[in-house]
Amino acid sequence: MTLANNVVVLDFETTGLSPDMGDRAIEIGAVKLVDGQVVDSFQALINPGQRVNSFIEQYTGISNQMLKDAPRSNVVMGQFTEFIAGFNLVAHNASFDKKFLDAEFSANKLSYSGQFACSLLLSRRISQEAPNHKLGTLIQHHQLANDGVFHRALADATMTANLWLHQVSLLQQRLPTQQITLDIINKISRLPKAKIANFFQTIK
DNA sequence: TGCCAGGCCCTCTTTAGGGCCTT
Repeated sequence: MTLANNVVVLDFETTGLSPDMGDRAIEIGAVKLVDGQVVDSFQALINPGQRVNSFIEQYTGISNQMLKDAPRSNVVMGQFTEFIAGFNLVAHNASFDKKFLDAEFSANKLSYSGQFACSLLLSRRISQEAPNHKLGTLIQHHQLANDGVFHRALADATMTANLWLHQVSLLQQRLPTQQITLDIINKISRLPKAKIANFFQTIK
């Protein structure tokens, strides 16, 4: 059983939306949570071996000049393997970050054993009052700390970690006698919305 | 050659379409 406040929260910046279409990671950021406290962080630019288009340069603030002398994926992912060893993983829209993590790990013959959880799927279940479920909107909606930096990997991972811990505390309030585990969160994240209220009644 | 993401989720659904999220 893994408690939900012992995880690594990660975020990728990439050249585009799809590794299957040749897109690559250009930055990874992550924070390690132990007992709900940030105990370590990871940030690295990654030279993707291809030019980044102007949209991505503008969107992330990461320029081709910045990536020119950055380490390659094999170096960064090797270090990141050690960073996440023994931890489960959280990301906002985790399916996106998981497919890039899997692609970069596969390209470098690396592997990991942690399971993923998704703050976006959870938000759609437990924060249905939010105007939408974009990371920036949810940070504002829940009045969570941020440094005003968006679309950089460590800043987004840190904001996602703040959101995640807030979500865990919301769940703990609704389920005061339950230990909030990753398994419970992943179960909630897959429930049809119509069954959410009933779930909280029966499990409490 | 020319095309180009994809998983989740809702609904005017399941013989489908379209919005939401991520870069």
